[in-house]
Amino acid sequence: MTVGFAKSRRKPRPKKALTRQPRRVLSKDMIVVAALELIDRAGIESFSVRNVAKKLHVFPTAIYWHVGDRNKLLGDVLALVLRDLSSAEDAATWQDWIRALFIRYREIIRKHPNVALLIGVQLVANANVDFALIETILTRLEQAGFAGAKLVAAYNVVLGGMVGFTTHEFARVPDDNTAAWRSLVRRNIAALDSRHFPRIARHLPALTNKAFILRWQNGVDVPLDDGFAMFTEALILGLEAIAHQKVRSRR
Amino acid sequence: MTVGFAKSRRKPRPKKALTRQPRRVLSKDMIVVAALELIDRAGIESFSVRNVAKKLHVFPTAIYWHVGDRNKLLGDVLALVLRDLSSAEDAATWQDWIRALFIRYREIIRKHPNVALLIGVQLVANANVDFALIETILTRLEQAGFAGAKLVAAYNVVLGGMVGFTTHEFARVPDDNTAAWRSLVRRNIAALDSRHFPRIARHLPALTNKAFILRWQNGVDVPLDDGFAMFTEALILGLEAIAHQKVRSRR
DNA sequence: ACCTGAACACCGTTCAAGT
DNA sequence: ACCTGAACACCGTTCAAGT
Repeated sequence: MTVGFAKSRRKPRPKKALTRQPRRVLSKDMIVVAALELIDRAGIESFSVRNVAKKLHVFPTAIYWHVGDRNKLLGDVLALVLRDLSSAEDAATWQDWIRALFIRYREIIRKHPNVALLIGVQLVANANVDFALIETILTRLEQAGFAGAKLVAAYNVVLGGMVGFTTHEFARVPDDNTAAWRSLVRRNIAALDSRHFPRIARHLPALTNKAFILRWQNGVDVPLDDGFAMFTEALILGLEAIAHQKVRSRR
Repeated sequence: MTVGFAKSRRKPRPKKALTRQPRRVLSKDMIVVAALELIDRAGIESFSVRNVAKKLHVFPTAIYWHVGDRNKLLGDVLALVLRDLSSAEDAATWQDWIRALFIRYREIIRKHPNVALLIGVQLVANANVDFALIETILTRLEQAGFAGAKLVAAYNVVLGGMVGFTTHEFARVPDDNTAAWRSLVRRNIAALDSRHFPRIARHLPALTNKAFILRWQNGVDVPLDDGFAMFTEALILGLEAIAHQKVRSRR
């Protein structure tokens, strides 16, 4: 998957006879790719600078020459994962475009579920600024009828919505003592007093392991497709209604 | 023998002559409270079993007798913080109730912003099951007109929406080198090519530090009130529309 | 310029031992 | 029952040194 190793372009210097040349066993791209592979395979918990170094057969401290620190490395991993987010196919309506954006985001997280919580923490607060994406969102929202302060609010709604559902859908489940934990959740559910909670009791088969709080697996094993689809539609329909409110109130 | 431990408050038990009684300097509640205080004050990064132990003037390993492990302790902290979430004032309409729920959740996070990302990771996937809350959500959604599989989807929409926006609004900003990072974001924004990104350029004052991706402070310092309000309204209006769709399509 | 290597101040957790 | 205490296998990061 060629991540663009633009940095190690090595111009030959014919004039100068070198007895020794830099080892160059490492590059920032290699490190970031290795880190992502580690996270994808073993989860975010087992990510560490030292493990990345081990994976690259290098001393831990060598990492620090290429990336600032642990958090900056995670930021770079994030940027790599989200690289293709802004590559939007064009859509006829702003509604279609936003829906496609949400779906595209979710597909990315599906491929790299272990970075989901990273994104919750970093992307939306963060600095790997993809101006093209932001510009397009604003364009589509203007198209929808938003302007001024309402445009900024709508922008935050779109970004919050894009990451909001999916982040939690793919939130990690406790370590991997899944068996023990699964039986805990099940016991909790089994101990349910169906007189006090008749609706939960009635819908238990549909809820068990398929609804937030009542599940022991995350989106990797049990995708919440219906919930995601309704969430997306609800938000779009809601923005539509609010945009029209604005238009009306201006007349 | 009676070991003279200064700490052991010693209730006299007249009926039973004890030669020795348990020290009881610790309790699970004390540990959870101490952990929350630590997180509130110093952030989630500086939370550790060892620091909690230090705060309680106790050996790190003493913690393990009361709580299973680090993650279970964090789960308990979460349960403590969210204790009051289900204590809902009654509302006339299901729309009002959901709006109040979202607001109540956000107020809780406002008070304990450093646990926001914890919740993203744990609550929605997790086992501190508050059946009363779940039952009420289902009740209100039935009231809204949802039933069957659509009810489960709507439930997931509500829970995902409740945590989705706020989690990211209060997502932590990188460590606390805020000064350096702030200037980084600003430099990125300053380097913006306003011909390619005219809308960003035009709305820059309204966006800078007030919009996801383009901010260097989180909801603690810069609450996204307008975004949150619009997000909530959009989701409610959207659910309303979808519920009516269902009713219509059944006729 | 790029990496090795030692060192420091931390972690979570287990296990044995005390009382 | 509840805590001490030592021990183990980890961390992130700094700094000096090699080449």
